[in-house]
This record gives sequence, structure tokens and C-alpha cells, in this order.
Amino acid sequence: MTEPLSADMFPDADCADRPMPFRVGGKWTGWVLRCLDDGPHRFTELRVALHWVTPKVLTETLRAMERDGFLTRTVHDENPPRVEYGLTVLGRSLIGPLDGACDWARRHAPEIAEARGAYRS
Amino acid sequence: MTEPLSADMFPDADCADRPMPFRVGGKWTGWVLRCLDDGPHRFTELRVALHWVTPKVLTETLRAMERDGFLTRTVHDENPPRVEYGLTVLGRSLIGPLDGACDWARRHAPEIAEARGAYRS
DNA sequence: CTGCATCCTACATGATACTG
DNA sequence: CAGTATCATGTAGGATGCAG
Repeated sequence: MTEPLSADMFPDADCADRPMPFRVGGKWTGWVLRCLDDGPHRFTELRVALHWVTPKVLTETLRAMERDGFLTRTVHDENPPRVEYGLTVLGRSLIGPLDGACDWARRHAPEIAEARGAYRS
Repeated sequence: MTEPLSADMFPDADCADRPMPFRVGGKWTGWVLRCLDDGPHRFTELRVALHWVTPKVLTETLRAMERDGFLTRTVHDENPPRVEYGLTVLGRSLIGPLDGACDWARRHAPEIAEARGAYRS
């Protein structure tokens, strides 16, 4: 596990641009869950995968998820410092409903696009 | 169908106060879905059930849902005017994932509360 | 590398008053 | 009844720079 995360893990056409009526926590919480699904990863790895979110926002997201028990933050006492974030059992349990929401979005995105196109006034 | 909506349809203790990491659309979208699940209802009925949301916010929510094809707006040409909002098939299909999210929240709310209590620093 | 401090903008939400 | 118009506010999200 813990293969390095790809910067193209979330190509725009397939994720951000699709009308997604569901939100999990903050704007980035769902994506962090997906990033950590295969094992722990580091701060900068997450930054790259999440299209260079600003460190402030990423820190806030991670702190909130840690506070709610969705992930753990592990500091390895090395130089240079290494910090790893990994999902807890509770955090992992979020992935089921998250998948349900994503499946819905995948299946019904065309209908939403059509409805928006047909909407006038 | 279309029994009048109760003002206590969403008692605070059971909904708004529970930590809910999921969001469907805007803040009120999920609650509108629940209100319309049993059939069409009127603007003011929705206002009452949703704890007297301001008309501006309710209008914005309903317009957005209409635009995305989740509900239909029907104007009955009477006096006084009567407008009814009802779910489309697409809107109804949102209820499945919504239930999944709510079930998750119900089951794991205690763990989140515990994690928040244990969180220090 | 990690992530805090500061400042800033945009949007979501809301209160209040008014109209056909 | 079913909204619209206007104004106000809080918070999420982001840009930039600096520190351990």
C-alpha cells in the first residue's frame, strides 16, 4: 500500500465539473477520503493530488477530520520531518455512503445537464 | 397523499444538532426532499415545516432544485394564488443516497461526539 | 517539509420591508 | 398567498509570506 499519489488522481472532467449535489464535510473532505483509502499519505502528497490546495485550507480540512475521528495524524521524529495521515475505522466507514453519492452523480449527471439546458426564465 | 406538513416535522434534537458530514445541495435541499416525499406541497407549508426559513432562501432553494430538474413548480390560476412544488422522478431518486447518508449519521453520531470530546490541542 | 499568521474576497445565509 | 428587493453578516475558501 501507500503508493505515491498521482497528481492526476482527480482529472477535472471526471470530478470537479460534474454537477454533484452531495457534499461530505468541507469542500475537500471527500477527496481526502479517496486519497487515503489505500493507506496513509503525507501532507505534500495530498496537496499535489488535490490540485495544490493552499496549505492553510488543507490543514484546516485535516484538523477537522482529525477532530471528528476520521483520521489520525502521525509525526515521525525524523529530519526532515515526516507527517502521515491515515484513515481510522470511522473515517473508512464514510466511504460507503460516499460511493453511493458518487454513483448517483455518475448515473444522473446527464439528466441534470439536460434539465439545466431546458430551464428558461 | 399531501397531508398538511407539520411544523414539528424536523425536531431540532433529532436533525440539526447531530453532526452531519453530508450535505445534499444547499443547506435546505435535503429537507425539502423529505417534505415533498409524500406528495406536492405549497410554499408556505414548506416555510413552516422548515422552521420559518426566510422566503428569500426558500425561493432560492426551490429555484435551484427546479433548474436541476429535481422538482416541478405548478401555478394554479386561482385567487388567492396557489403554487405547488412536487418532486420529479429525478428528485425522488435522490432520496436513496440521502437515506444512506442519514443512516450513517444516525449510527456514527456517538463516535463523532466521543472523538470531539477526546480531542485536545 | 510542514504548516502557522495575516489579510482578503466571494458566497451562503439571514432579517426586514414591501408588492401583485 | 407567494413571493421580490434591499441590506447585513458570518464563514469558507484562498493568496502570500514566514517559521521550526
